[in-house]
Amino acid sequence: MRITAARRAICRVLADSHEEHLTANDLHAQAVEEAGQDIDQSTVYRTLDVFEKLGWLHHVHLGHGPGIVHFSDEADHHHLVCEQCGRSVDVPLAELDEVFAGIAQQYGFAPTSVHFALVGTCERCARPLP
Amino acid sequence: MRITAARRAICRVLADSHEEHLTANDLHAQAVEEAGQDIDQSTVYRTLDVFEKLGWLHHVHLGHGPGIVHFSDEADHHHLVCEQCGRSVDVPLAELDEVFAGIAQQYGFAPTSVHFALVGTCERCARPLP
DNA sequence: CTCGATGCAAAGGTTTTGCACCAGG
DNA sequence: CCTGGTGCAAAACCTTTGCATCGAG
Repeated sequence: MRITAARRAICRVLADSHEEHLTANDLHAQAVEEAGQDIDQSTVYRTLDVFEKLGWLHHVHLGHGPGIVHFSDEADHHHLVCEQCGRSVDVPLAELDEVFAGIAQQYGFAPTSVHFALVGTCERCARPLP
Repeated sequence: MRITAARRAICRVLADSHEEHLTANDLHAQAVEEAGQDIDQSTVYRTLDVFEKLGWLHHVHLGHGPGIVHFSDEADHHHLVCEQCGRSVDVPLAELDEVFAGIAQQYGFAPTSVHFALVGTCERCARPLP
């Protein structure tokens, strides 16, 4: 595991963006800025891949389009994405434990993943305009 | 709404594939075969788009990769996809109503969509090999 | 005849890959 | 040095789009 400028920059961006939803593209742009030198996208993807395999982070899809990157220790929540406005809310996984347990029992299937968001409509968009 | 050879073929494939998980690609291939003449992919996508806007069908993402196509009247279920083996199980939406209602109340967010599958591990893959 | 539907070709956006070179250890 | 990491370029993948033509109504 070599420590290179690219990796340092990517790590720093990840660390600084604690609660944001970064796409690979965002990450790339910010890492380039952070590093003060050019970093290739493929390097970003490869690095993210490595980090993911190390279990340091996950990537999540909030809808169509690019996935976002997430620290693993922040991953204990599911995403609710509004299909109208695109905003997203986090739901602690504990909130879903019961259902998931029920599903597991009935269907022999344990939902483990927060990999894909739940899509729906948020309060604001559900309410007709005044 | 013109009835063309391409649309006839696409409809027939959809009708015949009642419970399958067809990707746009599958659909295209089968429609070409069904029609006995070439149909362009773009036609397939455009036709699916039209049908979707008519509410006849939905597309669902079971994981990474291509989406699948679903008749709307079969859409009253959520998909559970095993991240190990890729098989998928259907869960009637009713099964999830309670949770979803709870989430709606607590988070001001009504999960409406079955657009993205729930990912997890199925019984078979969870069990260590004998 | 008219406009909607099609084929063709090309682009779009995201992610992956092959290959030669560079540099961290 | 030596292998892993990088840049570059190109491809892969799924989907969308522009445009001229065709054909259903």
